[in-house]
Amino acid sequence: MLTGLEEKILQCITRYITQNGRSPTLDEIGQLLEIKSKGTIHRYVKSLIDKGHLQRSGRNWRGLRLAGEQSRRLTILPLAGRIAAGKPIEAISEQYEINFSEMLLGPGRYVLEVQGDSMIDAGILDGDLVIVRETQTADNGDIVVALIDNSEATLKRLRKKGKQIELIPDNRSMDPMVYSADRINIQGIVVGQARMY
Amino acid sequence: MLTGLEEKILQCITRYITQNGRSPTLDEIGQLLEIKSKGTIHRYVKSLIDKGHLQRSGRNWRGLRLAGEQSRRLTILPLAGRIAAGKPIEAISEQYEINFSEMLLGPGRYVLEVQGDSMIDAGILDGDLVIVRETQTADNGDIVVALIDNSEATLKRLRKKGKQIELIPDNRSMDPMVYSADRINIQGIVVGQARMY
DNA sequence: GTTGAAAGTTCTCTTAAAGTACTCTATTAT
DNA sequence: ATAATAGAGTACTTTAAGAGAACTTTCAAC
Repeated sequence: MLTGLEEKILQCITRYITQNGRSPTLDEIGQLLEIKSKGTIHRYVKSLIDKGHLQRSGRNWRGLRLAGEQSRRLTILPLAGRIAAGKPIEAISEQYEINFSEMLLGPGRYVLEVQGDSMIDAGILDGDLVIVRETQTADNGDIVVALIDNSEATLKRLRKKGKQIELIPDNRSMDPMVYSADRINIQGIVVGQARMY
Repeated sequence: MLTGLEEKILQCITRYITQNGRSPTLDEIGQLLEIKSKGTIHRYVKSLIDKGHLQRSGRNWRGLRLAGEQSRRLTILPLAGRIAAGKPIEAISEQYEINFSEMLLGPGRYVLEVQGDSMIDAGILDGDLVIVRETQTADNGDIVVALIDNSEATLKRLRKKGKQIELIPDNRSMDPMVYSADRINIQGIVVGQARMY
């Protein structure tokens, strides 16, 4: 079981290694986390080694390695660049990265598997996962999970029109549906979408 | 048999752990349940441990675990169910979970930001992120990152035809392109796709 | 090889936060 | 009446976290 700081330091080291290919020095960790004492950092690095999350290869400088499962536990992937039809991958000079934890995860969030094609023009296909943030309120244009008459749930784009609410499927072959506001309960807003192949 | 408060506290802790990946402190439980006395909380947490519903790992802060459940990581969201147009959310009886780490992350993977609409019919829109697994080989039907003449990179669906390779955009308004196999280098296969709103 | 800066190691001291162990009180059901 | 449940509060112990000094080891420039 890791303490808060241990977790932070482990993430910091993991991130540094994926970016730079070698481990940071204690001072560099300190700079990144705004901790002034090398001794403090060392204490927690050592305890991470004791707990098996890190390994030290010999006694070299920058000789830290991620141990075993740790290397698979990454929630971070390098963002290698942009790809466009017909052009080479545009290298991104600074090492950008994507943190899926921050992106998709958080309190009050859950996942729904989408069935049907009603949002296909928004790039949400049958079988996709959508990440939903629980909330009762939403703005025009948000993709929402809406409960109609407390019995039917649906995924649609929202538009408010006075006392009426329009639920718009992003699908050219389907028509918007209009309800009086009191028949609709917003259950959440779609904040992300994911698909595996 | 649990008393009312014990039940509430256990639910509160379970919820906190699934959302935040680690257990709450006694004070945090108190805030969530609007109970002012740390001592009271402690009494009921202790009785939950005695009754076997919780475990304490060592004497650490935030060291509570759900008994029987494996402690899992932050990359997990509850899969609440399936949502289809016009039907209530189909509750999934067992607590299913989505682990984005296992899904998307792994060695040899990186992320590309997609530019352009060439894969729009596959639900990959301009600005989406695709997760790519590095490989030199791919099968028919895979969505690949292909390098043409070592100069242009592109995201297309692959079809091999003898000594020729067809790169097919999933976009009705674009035409497939055919190359001789020696002009094409496969750089990776798309294994996932994600989007944030 | 020598040497000095950079990196790592081992301490001690300090503070704030978290957990533990009580006592006292109120309510409620049997 | 009595036991179980629920809550407030006080006092104490333990842990997490940070600063910093003093020391040893590593590495690279000379």
